[in-house]
Amino acid sequence: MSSAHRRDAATTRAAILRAGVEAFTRFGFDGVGVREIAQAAGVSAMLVNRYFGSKEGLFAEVVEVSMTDRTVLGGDPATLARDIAATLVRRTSPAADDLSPFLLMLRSAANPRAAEILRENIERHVEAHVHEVAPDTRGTDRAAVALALIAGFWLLRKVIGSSALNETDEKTVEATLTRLFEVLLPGPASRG
Amino acid sequence: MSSAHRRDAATTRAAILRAGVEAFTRFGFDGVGVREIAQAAGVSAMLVNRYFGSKEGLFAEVVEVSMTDRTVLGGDPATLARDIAATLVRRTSPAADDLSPFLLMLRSAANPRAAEILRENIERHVEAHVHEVAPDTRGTDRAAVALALIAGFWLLRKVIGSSALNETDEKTVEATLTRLFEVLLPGPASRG
DNA sequence: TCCACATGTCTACAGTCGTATACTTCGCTC
DNA sequence: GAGCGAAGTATACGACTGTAGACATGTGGA
Repeated sequence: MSSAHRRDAATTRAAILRAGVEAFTRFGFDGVGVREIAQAAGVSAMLVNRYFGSKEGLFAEVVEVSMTDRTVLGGDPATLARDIAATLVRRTSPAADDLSPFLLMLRSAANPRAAEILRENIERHVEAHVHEVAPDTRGTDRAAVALALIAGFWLLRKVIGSSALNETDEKTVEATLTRLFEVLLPGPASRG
Repeated sequence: MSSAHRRDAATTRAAILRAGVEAFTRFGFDGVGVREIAQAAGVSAMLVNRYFGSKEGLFAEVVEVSMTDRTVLGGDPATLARDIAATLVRRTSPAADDLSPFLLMLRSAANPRAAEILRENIERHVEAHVHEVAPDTRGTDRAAVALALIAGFWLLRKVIGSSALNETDEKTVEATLTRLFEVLLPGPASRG
């Protein structure tokens, strides 16, 4: 038996990728080593380099998949602000442990090479996706500010662990966030 | 001559601390080594441990001073939202290189020990300072959300380098931010 | 002047990192 | 069933990390 795995390149590659998503999201690019990732995938460390070229190559693909299969934005424009606020508060709750692409970004952005990969993927996936929802010129920068708000909220609540956000009534914070997203999102014809 | 420095413990300690602020803000806790910091201060690496106990000890003091002598918040409540937005946009401009405590936080938060130090200092300095300005219960969580917005904006614009925020007219972004801070800050009697 | 102590440096150690090279083992095909 | 290429492992190397211990040096007081 030993590890009971038949030799299958695609399966092994997928296992490494999945372990990479989890590890990089939890500990950041500099916070985890290839040996640790490989062990979580049940393989030897060198397979990371065989299948992804390098640690940086694996990270690039991790960012790619993490930012692609997002289940975050979208929905009815009428309740969009409320929905985003509710989802954000729920997924950043202290109990929830969530492999959010925002966490991946926040915990890896300190490394310049990782930051460059993140920037390129954000522009290609997230901001492009926003451009579909809000094709007008004004919407672009407002969506970017919304992104900043979401990222900052995730940072303070889950990475730092701010007591001001964790010891307050979630409904209160959610209402505040809803008001902000109403200002930012194109739905309710907010005139500046 | 050699280094032309007289032996002065206080001066040397201050030089290491200053080099630490710069290095940790630019590269984050994990992104810089004690040898590099010591070289920037013009001393040997072991002096860091002599004066601050360890790298982590130096970081704790760096966070302390960086979050103490802030020149960010404050001012006339009537124009507070506009002032904060203007300052934020100006200091995150691509040309400006700024040793902001927000950058220190963003680039070091991935490390759990650094995150703990940051959390403790934020609660002790920033949130306490906010509590003076807005002593009412409702203001606390709104100020925390404002903090999240500022941090996220700094992240996307300066750490990631988002093109959506850097290629947009600064006045447009500044207007958007002003509207958000008007919602968040206690000044204009915003009713929810 | 000279000694004692504070100040600063040198060397070294044990560990981790990413990854290149050489090797072994399995699985499929003829 | 033998061999051949793919899949996976083992070892090692050089660079780097934080920091402990021994050593050197300058400086103020006697």
